Amino acid sequence: MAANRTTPISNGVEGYDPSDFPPFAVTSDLVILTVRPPQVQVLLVQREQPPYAGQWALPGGFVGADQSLAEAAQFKLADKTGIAVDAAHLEQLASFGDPARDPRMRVISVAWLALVADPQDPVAGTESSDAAWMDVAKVGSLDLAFDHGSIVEAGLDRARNRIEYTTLAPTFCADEFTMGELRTVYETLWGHPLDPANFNRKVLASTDFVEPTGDVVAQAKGRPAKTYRRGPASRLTPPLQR
Amino acid sequence: MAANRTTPISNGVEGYDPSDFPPFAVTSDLVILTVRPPQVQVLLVQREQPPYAGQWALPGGFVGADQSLAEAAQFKLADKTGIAVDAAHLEQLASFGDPARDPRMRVISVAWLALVADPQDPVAGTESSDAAWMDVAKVGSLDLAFDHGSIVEAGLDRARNRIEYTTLAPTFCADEFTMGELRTVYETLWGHPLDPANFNRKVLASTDFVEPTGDVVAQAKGRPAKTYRRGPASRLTPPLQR
DNA sequence: GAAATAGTGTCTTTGAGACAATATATG
DNA sequence: CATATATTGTCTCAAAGACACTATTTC
Repeated sequence: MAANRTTPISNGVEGYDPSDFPPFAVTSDLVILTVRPPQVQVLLVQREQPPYAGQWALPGGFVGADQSLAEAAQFKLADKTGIAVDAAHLEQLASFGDPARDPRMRVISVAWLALVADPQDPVAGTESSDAAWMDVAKVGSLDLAFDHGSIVEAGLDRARNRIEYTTLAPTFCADEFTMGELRTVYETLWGHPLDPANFNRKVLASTDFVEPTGDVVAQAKGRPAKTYRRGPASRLTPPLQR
Repeated sequence: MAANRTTPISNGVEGYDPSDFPPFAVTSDLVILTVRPPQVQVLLVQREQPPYAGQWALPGGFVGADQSLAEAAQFKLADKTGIAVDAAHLEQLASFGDPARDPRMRVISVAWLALVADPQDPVAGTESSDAAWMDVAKVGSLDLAFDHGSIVEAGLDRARNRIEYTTLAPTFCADEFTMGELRTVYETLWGHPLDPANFNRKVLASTDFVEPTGDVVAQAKGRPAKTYRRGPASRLTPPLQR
């Protein structure tokens, strides 16, 4: 809800004055994930200003006065990756608002999760080249700014769950992909191998998950693979299992 | 993230001045659900002040300057229901921040989902008796203040999903409950009957979901039922299915 | 005893997983 | 041909769902 009370939660007086409530800054921050087998990677930026100058942080920034939360996230995603917004998946993750999380002032971070296909270019379309893709496995030892370490954890958890019962996994692939590529997305995110035979059958049994293109593409070794496009379904029925 | 940039997202200058970012108000608003077969109910309050004076809204209020988001939600939950915080389940739902959602100023609502056991008392422990439990089925026609209608929808969706693969359903029950009562929670939330026989077996097969008390309790009609307490598990393995 | 609710047994179908077998490429 | 990857086939096991059946109460 919005201000359904015009006074701080800690007292019961009904006022109607802007000075009644404490001012907050609001940022939109992104956990942008991609799958580069055998690593899952997250896009990080290096801070130039204090606090946490020189440390790595999530891309993000203050939400504009007339900007919706989603718009702010979309803007930052396009700015940092150069990827068209409709080619990526973007969903709200959670909000983080510990009073001590930013030493300067009270800041609420609305975190978003973005899933993008492996960008061939290291950091494409970014004018500021302070950004880099990092293995999520190394993020723990990187000591990110603010509480960004735990936000990355939350995003990774969410992504691992989402691909289980939604059709989001192809978001990590090119427009056309092979079963092997799709399987590798799952294996990389879940961290363990899947049986190719069973995976194949389960994906094809899930209605409208993928559609055959009719084409095949050569492999480095072995039999050429059929290619697929993502289908119209948004939920996996039945779901895949880790 | 917090302010990893000290300027609005719409320009690239690196400043460090509070006037650089627009001021927001932040509220914590609650979707408090309970199950009163055959209805799912949500706790609403009637607004006394404009905007939306006289309309129903979610309980909530501004987050205090030194209050964490969770604290603000816990405070409001205790204030409105009188239920001990550890007897209820409280989780963050999502944040809503459309620029036009509050006519007075820019307000970000951090919404929370609370699940509580059927409070025998209509609205217990509330000093302000402007609160009431409403059937969620009627919420659509109630035209809630702000965007609270869609927040209730989101909360209901989340609750329906959560009980599928977590052990939260007993949160809607008393400390000790029968299989019939637990099943009714699922049936009420999911809106369709479940086979008592299969439900029984599946619940007992889910490790540490429930523990038998050894007692039985008389029914209005029919054979007395064994009672159970919630077990230590937090996830259902395997999950129940709608 | 009739009716209602609780709880058990059993059968069928479906999906998961293991793994053998086949297909088609490269070196 | 050896090897690697893709793809299909088959078998076993476990869980889901339908439903008959038994147990124990109230009226």
